[in-house]
Amino acid sequence: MTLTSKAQNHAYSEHKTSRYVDCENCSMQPVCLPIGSENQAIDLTSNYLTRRVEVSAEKNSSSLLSQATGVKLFDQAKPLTAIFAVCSGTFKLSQQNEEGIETIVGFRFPGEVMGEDALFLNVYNYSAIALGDNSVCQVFVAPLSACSKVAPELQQNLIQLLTKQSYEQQLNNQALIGKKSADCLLAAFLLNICQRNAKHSGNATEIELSISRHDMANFLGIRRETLSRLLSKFQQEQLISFKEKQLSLLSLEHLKRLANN
Amino acid sequence: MTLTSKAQNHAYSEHKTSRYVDCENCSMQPVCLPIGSENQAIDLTSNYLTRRVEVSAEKNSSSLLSQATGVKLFDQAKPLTAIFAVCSGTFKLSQQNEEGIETIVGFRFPGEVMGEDALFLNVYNYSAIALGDNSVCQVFVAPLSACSKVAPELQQNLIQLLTKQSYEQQLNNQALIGKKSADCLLAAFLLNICQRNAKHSGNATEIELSISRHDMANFLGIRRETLSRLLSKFQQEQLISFKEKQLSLLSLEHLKRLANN
DNA sequence: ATCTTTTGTTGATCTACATCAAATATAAAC
DNA sequence: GTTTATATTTGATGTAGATCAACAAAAGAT
Repeated sequence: MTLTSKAQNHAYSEHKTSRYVDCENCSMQPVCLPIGSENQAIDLTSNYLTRRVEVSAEKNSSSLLSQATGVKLFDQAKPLTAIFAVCSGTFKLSQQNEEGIETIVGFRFPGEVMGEDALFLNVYNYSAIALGDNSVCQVFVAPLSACSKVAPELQQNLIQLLTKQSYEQQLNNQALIGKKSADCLLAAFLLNICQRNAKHSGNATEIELSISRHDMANFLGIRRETLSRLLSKFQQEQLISFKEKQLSLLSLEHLKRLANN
Repeated sequence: MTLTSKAQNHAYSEHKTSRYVDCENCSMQPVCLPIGSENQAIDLTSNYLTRRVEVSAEKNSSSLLSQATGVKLFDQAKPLTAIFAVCSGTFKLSQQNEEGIETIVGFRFPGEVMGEDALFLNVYNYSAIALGDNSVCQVFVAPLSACSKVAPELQQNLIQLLTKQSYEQQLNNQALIGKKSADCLLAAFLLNICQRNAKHSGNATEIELSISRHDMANFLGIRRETLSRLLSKFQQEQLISFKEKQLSLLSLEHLKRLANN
């Protein structure tokens, strides 16, 4: 894989049509926009922030298929060096148990932060794997900590970041825990990911979904076959349309009713 | 209900046999032990911390049964005023949807923190309900924020608290999301709660479990009948013993194997 | 004490989903 | 292009757990 830095320390603001998320819609914003305090004229972010690092699958590079294995941004159980915000593309967060069985514990879309829950033990709790050609912003932890010692305002912003993450983590999980039937689970999931993508795409009913059935089923805790059948059923019932990775939610109302059990 | 304060601002350290958790085993510790910096001689905690507030069910007080409804410490959707650490007893964290259907989103045992995920929107995301006669430490948010402005060290400690919570939240949920069978789910749950209680009780195989079958089943997303059958089966198979709210894990090995699917 | 309500257990049946299996579609490799 | 691997869909069958129902035990209310 390649990690190609195209660092420039300006905030990005682009058209909604761009595949890159605007800084103003990014959860990392509190710690990676220059701090506006008077006595802190220097831009601390230059010390710890690298903007828009490409995470590209090098095709034909090895015997492993990029589609199947993806490209790892960071690795479960390795020491924490940086936390990341997704600029473009989708990441899956994956854990492996002792027997090597993979469990997908979440997905991250543009504007969302990952790795921050490693700040407690300084070890990544999961691997982050790029689904396709993605890019991220990289916030190095050691200099971030150093900077926050001289800038209380930055510390305050870090708290803001962490509380938001805690809240959203809760929200994403609660959509899935304790759901009875598989169709309500799937409806909740589809609504959840469209909602999250709407923050930067501006469209809560359509997304380009690069997650494979395998990973989706793994995350939802159902079989691929069941997922496939449900997607077919949802399409027949005109709840969604889904072809060529393009997913549209056709009836938000009906889906929401389904998702609420 | 009654909230009786027995505030004294000393750290509590008691014998393992006590039903109250020691401060040294409490997740709130980073923000509620006096800060030891030289130029910050005053004890900030006196400004925001109230130790050991009793949360007691007033029996015969109303038509509502205390056992069934429990005693609310704080209420979903209400503005955040304080975050709490459990001193003794067990709390259930409960959400209600528009139709009034209850979903248990977690439990909190002595030494564990709750309400901190409301720091993002300043609104509680769930109700906390005491199962029995409990006590908590109460950390008022407004003065805590004020104090942290003058004591960067406190801010640092708050970050530590939040990262730990983020980590543990992840850990507790991951034990449950994507589990296939109900017995592996139950095994994971029993191991999880014993583990968490061991931090203060020192015993990872025995706990006094005051959670009703109803709440346990609700949290696990299975039916009470199924839970009852599984508990019977686990007892027959000598995996656990469970009578009079006293739960013992008889074979950690076997349970762990079960929990790993 | 009795009466009532809630909580927990056990049995019988039904259904949603897993599992097994095979076919088709898509993408990578040559 | 062809071949091979991987992803996805569809069908047939079995089973775990939901649902319905009745009963037992415990806790509160009177």
